[in-house]
Amino acid sequence: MRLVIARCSVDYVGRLTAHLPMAPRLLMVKNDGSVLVHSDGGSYKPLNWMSPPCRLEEAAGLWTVTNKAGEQLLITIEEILHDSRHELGVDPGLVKDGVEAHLQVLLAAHIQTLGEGFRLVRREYPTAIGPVDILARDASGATVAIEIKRRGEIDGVEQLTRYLQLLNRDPLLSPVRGVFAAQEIKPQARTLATDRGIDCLVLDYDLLRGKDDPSQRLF
Amino acid sequence: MRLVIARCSVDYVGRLTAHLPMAPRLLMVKNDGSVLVHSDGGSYKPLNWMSPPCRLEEAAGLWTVTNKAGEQLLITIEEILHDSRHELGVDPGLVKDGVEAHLQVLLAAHIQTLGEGFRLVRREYPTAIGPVDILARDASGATVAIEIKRRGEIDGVEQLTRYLQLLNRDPLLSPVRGVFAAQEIKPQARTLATDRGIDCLVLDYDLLRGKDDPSQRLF
DNA sequence: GTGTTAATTTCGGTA
DNA sequence: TACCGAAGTTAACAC
Repeated sequence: MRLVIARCSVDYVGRLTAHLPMAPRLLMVKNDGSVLVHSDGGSYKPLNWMSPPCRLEEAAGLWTVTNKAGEQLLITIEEILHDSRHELGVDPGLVKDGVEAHLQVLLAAHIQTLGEGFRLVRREYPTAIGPVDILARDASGATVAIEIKRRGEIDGVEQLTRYLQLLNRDPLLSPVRGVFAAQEIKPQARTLATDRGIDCLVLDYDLLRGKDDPSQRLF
Repeated sequence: MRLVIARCSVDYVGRLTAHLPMAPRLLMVKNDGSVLVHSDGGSYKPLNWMSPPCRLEEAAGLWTVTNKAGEQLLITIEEILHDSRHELGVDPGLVKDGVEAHLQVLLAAHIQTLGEGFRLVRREYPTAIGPVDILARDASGATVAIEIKRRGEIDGVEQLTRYLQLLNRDPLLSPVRGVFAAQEIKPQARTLATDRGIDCLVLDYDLLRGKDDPSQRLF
């Protein structure tokens, strides 16, 4: 990795055009040739960048970074304030422990959250257009398809709608009704769901988790 | 901005938990206290990070970055290989050109691109399921809903379809027809749109922009 | 500030 | 390899 602090202006010409006026910035050049232009604020996203695979050509005062699609990042350098190289090697990588997958497992384990007499058919119930998060049957034996999201937005309702259309063509399952379950449901998503006869369920993650955690039990 | 190259392990505890084993990495500390952990590959996204506003506390061999929500980034440092500070000042910021918002403004300003006698009702016309990009009326006074995309794909047609269904329930607007406008329309999107009676319009960005630019005019 | 959509999205999974 | 969905998404913009 090469770290350069420089007064520079930057132009990107590719899927869009973008320009950065002359100012001091960090130029991070990674081993794969990719380049990140960072300022001293903002979030983790660089002001401008070129993703690998790409190639960096250095001329006097002008860096040209080009990728396969012909997109270019042009960095005009007026003054170099710092320049250093460092060998980092290949990173062993990140280990994550997610939330949404966990919600699905927890709700499947406590399917009665949906109502008295509910029984789990299966998680990740396969269909031609992708797996349904949870398939269950209610107390009367009617089929219920459940879509789970961390945050419930319109996309999720659309997704569930597609599954319902497909599942309802199966005479062994039909009629299938839908439940849209999320930790938080946006008003517009709720409007669309209600309009389509889909029930909404707000999930309490801590409560669901608490049911699994013996230390949380009172008795 | 402070740049540190160090052998470190990193733990994030917040919306999820994540762990990075001991390895040499770049630690970027920005002026606002935010911290980015970068490896020598991948894309512009750091392996791990803490967004501002947050606070960095340094102890011997342990950095603790905490934000308002109580989420923490714990960086255990075994060996520091490089450590430097640089004053960058406030960045003048990025100027973008050619994004969807720009297309929307340009098309609204030149609504007659859609045809003789078209009049703009408004941009970002609000509905219960989100704003319609442009609402207009044609020469006969009939309502037209326009969805604008940079690249026109199936999702955009679905989005417009939802709006049309909703708008057509309003007796003051109905019947409402749809126009799917984009710089580039994928064949599958065009097929679906046509099938649903939605017109497609390929936008010439340079032409639309040229109409705004007096230097582009012939007379 | 809230809420919604776009993004040079990136990233990870599966078919 | 391509498509699909999630992301500690982040960023821009309207109300």
